[in-house]
Amino acid sequence: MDLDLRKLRYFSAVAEHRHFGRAAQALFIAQPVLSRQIRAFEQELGCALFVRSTRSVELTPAGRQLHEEARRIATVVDTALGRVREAARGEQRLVVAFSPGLHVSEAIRAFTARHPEVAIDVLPMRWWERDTPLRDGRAQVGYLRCPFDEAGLRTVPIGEETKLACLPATHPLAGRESLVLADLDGERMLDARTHHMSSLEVKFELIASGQGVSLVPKSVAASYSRPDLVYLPVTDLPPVPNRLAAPQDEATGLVADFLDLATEVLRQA
Amino acid sequence: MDLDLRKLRYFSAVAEHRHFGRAAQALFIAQPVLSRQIRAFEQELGCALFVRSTRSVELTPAGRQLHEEARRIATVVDTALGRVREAARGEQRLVVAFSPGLHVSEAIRAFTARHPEVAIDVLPMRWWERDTPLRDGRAQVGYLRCPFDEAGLRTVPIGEETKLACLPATHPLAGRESLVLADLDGERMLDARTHHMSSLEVKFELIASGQGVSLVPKSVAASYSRPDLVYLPVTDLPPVPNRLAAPQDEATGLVADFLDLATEVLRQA
DNA sequence: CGCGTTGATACCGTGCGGGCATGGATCTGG
DNA sequence: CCAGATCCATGCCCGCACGGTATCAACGCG
Repeated sequence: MDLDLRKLRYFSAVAEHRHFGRAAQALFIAQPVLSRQIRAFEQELGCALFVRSTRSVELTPAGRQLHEEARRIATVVDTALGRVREAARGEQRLVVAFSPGLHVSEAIRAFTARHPEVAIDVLPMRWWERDTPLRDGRAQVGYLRCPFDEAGLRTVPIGEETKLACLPATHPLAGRESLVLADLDGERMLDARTHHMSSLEVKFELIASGQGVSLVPKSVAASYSRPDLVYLPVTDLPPVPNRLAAPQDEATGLVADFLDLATEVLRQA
Repeated sequence: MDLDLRKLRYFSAVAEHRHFGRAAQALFIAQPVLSRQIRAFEQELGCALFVRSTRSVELTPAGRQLHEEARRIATVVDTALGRVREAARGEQRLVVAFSPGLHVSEAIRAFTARHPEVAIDVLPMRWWERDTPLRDGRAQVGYLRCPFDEAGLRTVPIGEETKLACLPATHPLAGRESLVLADLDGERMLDARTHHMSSLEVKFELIASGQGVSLVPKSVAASYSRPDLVYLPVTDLPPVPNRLAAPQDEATGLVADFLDLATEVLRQA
């Protein structure tokens, strides 16, 4: 976090113009200033960003990487500022997170019908995330797969579901009708936060390419059917419950209202 | 992007300590400095972040929002710096993007077998994205659904697939066997980048809750089956081709190797 | 009502960002 | 092959913003 966004802007300008003079012109500063700032930036980072001659300016590998990251940082910062100003204007927003496979549409429909003035965001969680979006404020309500840390959260049970073993279709066990957990001894389980697995799609790609196996909830298995994957029931694996959760200190009536409507919708279904 | 990360750090410290003196202590600066910086920050943003009395410091709604955004910004910035240093150390990385429903596992397995020293990232694209990840450098190779702008890209055809209409199960047309495009006249099509649709899951949630309909490729429909959605063939809609693409100026042998291996894998299948 | 606590204000010094002038290297045209 | 143009780097100066110390003002508590 010890990064100077001004220097990053300067860097981006040079990276795009590939020319110190024109970049300086675009930034409305003098060219020598830019030279010095870029050099200082390189020293802070501890690596060169450009290879310069008097006739050309090219990016190093680190420079190319930073150029991409700069774009990402810019969008995150800009949307952040937008959200803050939105909040300052008093606009209300409710973010509903859900674990993969759980569906929230009915509750949202009921909620928007009652509170048309509230903007609703739906946040699809990563498969390895549990209660973190509620903890760090990214969401106010969550449809979560158990287990997760319920301390400080108000939760409501919303049914349970079994888990299936997910194997590549070429796996020796793929022909079986069902498994017991012991059958998976020695397999690489892709369950913890290994690699940089960002999404379920990536996880399934890894399984399909033979880099491991996994246990996935039934609803997820139903949604992600692929010819190169097989799902097998595991007879000695108890079903996992799902829960609707919200931080206890969310005193805003909106969250309470959402929980009420959601439980009512569930009772009807 | 006109944001001072130093001031943001200061803000986060006060927000967490809810106390200017102790926050200043944690930041190793004097308390009056902190008071002034926060006040200046509030003026830059144009809104109050704290309600202060001599006995308590509380966050305003805008302050709460900024507190969350600050966390997100911090993680983005930190991972960005890590990636840059990684690139500076000369570590190689190949990012393979793919449109929803397209599978890349075989090609990756073949590639890692030949280049075990190269780290591979798999980037699941958003459903409305086409060639942008290749343009802005987020990926070096892409399995893309047509149409996209092929200028400056080297592309290889990888088959084609039909698209299906996706409707909520409660829709009047849901009982039909098939549709023609004219049947969907007057329906709200969730195809452009409307709303803040960040993912397919969100799109399906919107369709299920009756806010519109959409046309989705067959492989996507096969992967995301839900009881509250129906998929119908559209008889007068031609199939869309898919293509493997890479920027022409990616002269690194890695990308060329990946394309060769991928096309070979496809020929075998 | 006096005292401790806590945030805000006043004032001052220093360092960093910015400007201008100029140097040194490289390419180009005659 | 040399003169000029181009372009990044360096040297030097200035102003302002950031940080520090001293102090004030408001509030709570015994």
